[in-house]
Amino acid sequence: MAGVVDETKRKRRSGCPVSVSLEIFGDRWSLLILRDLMVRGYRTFKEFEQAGEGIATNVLADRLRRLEGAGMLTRKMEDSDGRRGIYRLTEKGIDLAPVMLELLVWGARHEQTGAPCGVIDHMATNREAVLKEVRRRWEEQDPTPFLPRFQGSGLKTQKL
Amino acid sequence: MAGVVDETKRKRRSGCPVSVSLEIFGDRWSLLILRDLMVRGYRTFKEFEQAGEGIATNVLADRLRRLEGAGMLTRKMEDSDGRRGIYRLTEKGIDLAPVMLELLVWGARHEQTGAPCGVIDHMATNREAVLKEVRRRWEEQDPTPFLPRFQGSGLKTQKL
DNA sequence: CCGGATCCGTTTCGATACTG
DNA sequence: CAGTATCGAAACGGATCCGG
Repeated sequence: MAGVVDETKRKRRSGCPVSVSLEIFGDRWSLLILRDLMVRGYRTFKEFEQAGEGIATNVLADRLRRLEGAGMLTRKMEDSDGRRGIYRLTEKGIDLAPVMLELLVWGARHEQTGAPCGVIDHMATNREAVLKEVRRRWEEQDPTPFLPRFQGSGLKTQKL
Repeated sequence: MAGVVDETKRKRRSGCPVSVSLEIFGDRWSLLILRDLMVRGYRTFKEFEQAGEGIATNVLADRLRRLEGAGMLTRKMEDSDGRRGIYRLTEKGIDLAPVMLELLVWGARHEQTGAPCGVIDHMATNREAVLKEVRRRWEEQDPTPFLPRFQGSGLKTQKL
């Protein structure tokens, strides 16, 4: 039974916030999964698999398990279809929203990305309001938690 | 000549801010190095080696090179001692301060760490002031950039 | 089909010894 | 001191297989 990571051998870091945080998402994929949950509203294995840019299924399964173990997300099976799993952020997970927001702003500024400037500017300027709205949507289990609703938006979250 | 990572084979991600950011610090060590520069004021190879909790020297050298290549920091040799390298954050690097601050706050809240609550609370409450001060110190090349100066402080940065 | 688990070749890491 | 060379051990990525 070799998922991918042998949990018993993971290195313990000392108790600094940054160090400990990196135990949870200090790898190539975990933060992307959290973004998918938080910004894009993804919920199923399939969505993560196709959206994260090419993650292997075994690695994805491993990361989901680890993130669940770290209390960042929960997994449960859909009532109507027992085989389809639904992943949701925990409160600990959604509390990462300020970090995610700052990261989006930083990335959009310093690495010319495809992110729509209007959206990013709005997030940078109306920080508190955006975060409050994110939190409200999460509490209501609204599937599109992060983005302000723009009129003619569409699939803008794909760019974030 | 095997440093550690063959740069020519690194996977390109799509142009989303989060994805692109993770190309730079989506691993176990890069963000710790940036924290050491930003929060602790470390500058030399030796300091990073001893402070990051057990990074191998070859990996450290590789990460420093990569971060330099990504424009996050600069390396130059000390005038007095030609062999001693001095690393400093670039503007792009110091612009990551808001992300770092939110990460510190999140980590201190959700993972019982050794971080002093007073300091973290202060950062969370006086966000703008702290970030402004950080930026000011960076511009002046003050070696202790992040922490508010507390009266009897000392080595509190070790806990961040 | 969906959500994984298994197998296996390749890449990266980590520890340590070594060098200018 | 600031790295580089070497090498065994993990982790990754891709493909395939499987239970529900």
